[in-house]
Amino acid sequence: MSDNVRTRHFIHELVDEDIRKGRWGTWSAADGAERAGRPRVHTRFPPEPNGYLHIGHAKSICLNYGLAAEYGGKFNLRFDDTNPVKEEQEYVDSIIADVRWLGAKWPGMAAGAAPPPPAVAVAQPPSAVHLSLAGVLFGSDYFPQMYAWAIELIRKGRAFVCDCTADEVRRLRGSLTRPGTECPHRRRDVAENLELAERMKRGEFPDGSRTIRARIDVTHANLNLRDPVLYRILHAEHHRTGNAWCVYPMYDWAHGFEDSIEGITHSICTLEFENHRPLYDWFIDAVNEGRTDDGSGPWGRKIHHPQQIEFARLNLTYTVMSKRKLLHLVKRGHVRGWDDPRMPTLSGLRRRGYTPEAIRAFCADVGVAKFDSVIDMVRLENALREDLNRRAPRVMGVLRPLKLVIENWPGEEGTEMRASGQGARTDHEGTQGSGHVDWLEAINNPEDPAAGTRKVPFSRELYIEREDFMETPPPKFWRLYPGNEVRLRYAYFVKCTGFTKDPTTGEVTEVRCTYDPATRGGDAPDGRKVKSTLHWVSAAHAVEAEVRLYTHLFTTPNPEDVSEAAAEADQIGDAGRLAVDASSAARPAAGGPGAASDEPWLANLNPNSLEIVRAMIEPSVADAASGAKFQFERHGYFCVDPDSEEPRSHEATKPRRLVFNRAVSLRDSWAKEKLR
RNA sequence: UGGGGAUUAGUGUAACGGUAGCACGACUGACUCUGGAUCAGUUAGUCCUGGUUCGAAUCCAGGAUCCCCAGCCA
Repeated sequence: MSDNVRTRHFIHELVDEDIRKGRWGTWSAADGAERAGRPRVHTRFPPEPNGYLHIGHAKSICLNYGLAAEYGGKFNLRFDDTNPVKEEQEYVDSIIADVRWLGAKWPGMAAGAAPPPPAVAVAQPPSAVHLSLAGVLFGSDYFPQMYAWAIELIRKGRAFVCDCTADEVRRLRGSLTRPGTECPHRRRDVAENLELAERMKRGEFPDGSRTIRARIDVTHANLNLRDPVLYRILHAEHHRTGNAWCVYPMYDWAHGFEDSIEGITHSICTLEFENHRPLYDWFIDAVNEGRTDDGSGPWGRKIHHPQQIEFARLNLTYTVMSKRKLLHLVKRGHVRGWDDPRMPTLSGLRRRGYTPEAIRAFCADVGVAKFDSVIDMVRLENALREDLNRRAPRVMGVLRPLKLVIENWPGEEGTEMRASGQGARTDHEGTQGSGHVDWLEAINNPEDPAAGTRKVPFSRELYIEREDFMETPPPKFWRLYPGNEVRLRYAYFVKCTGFTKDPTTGEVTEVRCTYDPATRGGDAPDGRKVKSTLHWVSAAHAVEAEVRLYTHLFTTPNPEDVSEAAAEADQIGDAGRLAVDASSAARPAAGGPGAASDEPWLANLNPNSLEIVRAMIEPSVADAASGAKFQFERHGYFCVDPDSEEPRSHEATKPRRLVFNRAVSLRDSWAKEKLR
C-alpha cells in the first residue's frame, strides 16, 4: 500500500514538524535494522469489533498505514474492545480479513498470502484464526494496567467511586449551558474509594450500581470534563477475557492509554473526538503527576503521551455510513448481509467487485482535511473503473437477450441447436449440431496487449442486446433498425432485413438480418463504415448466468435528509419495497408516517437497488472462479459472485450455476443522450 | 443564550503575506471495431463586512452559516 503517497495533507505537516523538533525520538535497533535511527512515527487503526468495516474505515486505514509506511514507521492493528456487550469474535475475524485485504501490514503479521477473506460470515477453523491473529493487538490485554492506573488516580485523589445511578449522573451533569453540580460521593476519602473499587472489581455490586469517576470539574464548559465515568460495572462475558472482569473501562479512559502503552506517536481519530482530547490529555497528565523521567520517586516513570490529531471522516452520497444503521439494514433484512454488494462495507465492496487498489486510489483521491465534506459516489465508481479498465479482461455478455437470426448464414435453415452451456470447444472451424460455426479472434484487453486474444464462436442464431434494436429509431440511434447495417464486434457486418413481433404484446421476439462474408473480423474491404458496433453471443454456445444489477441503496444523495423522502417516494410510486426478502414489518411504507417514525432514513431506501436478469455470456467465462472480474463490453465491470457453483468437469451434463454482480457500469453517453 | 471545530468553482482538495492551482463532474471537439478508453479545449471559486499591508484565501476585528458535545457507547 505505497500507492497513496502522492497527496500531502495537514497531518503530514504536523508529522514533519514533530520530526524537525525531534519530538518522538528515533527507533532503536530493536525496532529493526531498517528503522534504527529514523524518527519515530507510530500509528494505529483501533476498531471496535462491533460491526463490519466500511469504506470510511478504509480512509482511516489508508491514512494511518500510509503515514507509517511513508515515514518508515510502524502501524498497529488494535481492537478497542472495551464493551463486551456489543462485541463479537465474528467482527474481529472480519475486520482482520478486511484490513489485510486492503493491504495494510502490521508488526508480527503472519507472513505469506492473506487467507481468503470469508465472503460471508463463516466460522474459521482454529488454525486459520490463530494465523490471522498474529501481531494483532487488543485493548483488553491492557485491562490490568488500565485498572491499576485508575487505582493510582484514586490514591492521588483524582478519582472516586460514585454511587449515583445513571439518571442521577445525567441530572447532576447539567446541560450545555448550565454547569453541573457535585454529587455527595465526590468527597469520599481515599481508603473508602479504594475498598469500594476493589469490591466493584470483585463483582460484589450489581451492574449500574456504581462507577469509578475522575474528579475533574463538574462546572467545566466541556461536558466531557465534568467528572467522567472511568469504569462501569458489567457482569458480561468478554470475547477475549471471558469472565475475568466485572468492571470495564470506558472508551475515554481506555483509548489514550492503549495508545500510550503501544508507544503510538500520532493518535489519529475523527472530528467528533476533538472534544475528548483535553480529557485524554488530562488522564495521561494525571497518571504522570508525581512520576519522573527516570522512574525515581513513589509513582515511578512517566508514561508516554501521544498526540491526538483529528480529521474529517468520510461521507459518501447515496449511502449510510454509521455502523448502527448498517447493522439495522442487516438485521432487518433490507440487505442480504454485511457483505451485500450494495453495502458500503469492505466485504460488500469486495463482493461487488471492488479491488483494494481502487479503494486505496479513492482514499488518496479524496484527501484528508478537517472539513466535514460529502464525497460524490461517482468518485468511488471512477476509481474502480480506472483500475479495472487497465486490468479486467473483456468479454461479451448479453444482459437482455433478443434473438438475431442471420438468414444467409451457411448451413441448414431451421436446424434445432441445443445449448450445452459449457465445456471444451475444439471445433474451431466446423459445425455445432448441424449449423456452421465460425470461431473468431477477439482481443482480451485493448488496454493491455499482453492479455492476448481468445476465440469466440459465431453461428446462425445469436443473441444481441434488446436495447440495441429499435423498430423506429429515434434521432442519433445508430444501432440496429430495419435497413441499417452495423458491425457485430470482431465478427461481421450485418444488415437488418426484418423482425417478428408477438402479436398480443407487441414485443419484438426476433430480428433477422443478412451478413456480409467479406467483412469477417469486422472490417469491410471496400472501406465501408458503420456507425456502431454491437456485442453478441452465439445462442448455441452461450453460458446462461444470473446477473445482479445494482444501483444506489438509497434514492437520495443524503439518506438522512428525510424531507426529500416524500418527494422521491411520489416519483418512485411504491417506495420502500426491496427486491430482496424482507419481513413485511421491516419494509418502509411508501413515504408513509409509519416508516418515518423510528428510522426515518429508511424511507429513502431505493426499492430498485437490485435488479436480477438472466443473461447470456460468451462461453469463455464458463469456468471463471469466484471473484473473477470481467468487463462485459459496452456494459460495465462484473464479478463472479460466491453464490456461483464451482466450475464443473467437462463431462458434467448440467450447466453450472453462474452468478455475476455488476460492480460498476461503463460510462454511457448514449444513456445521457436519451435523457435530452 | 456554554464549549469545541469548520467554511476556497457543482463536488472535493492545494496555495503557509507575493500570478488562486489540481482532481472529479459538466460542456465542446478529435480519435475509436466498446456511444468504452484516450487526447485536446471550455466552464466555474476565496462565506460576509471592515481593518493592517506596496500586496490578504492567508494576519486582525466583528458577523453569518454548518458540524460535534448533555451514554455507565465508541
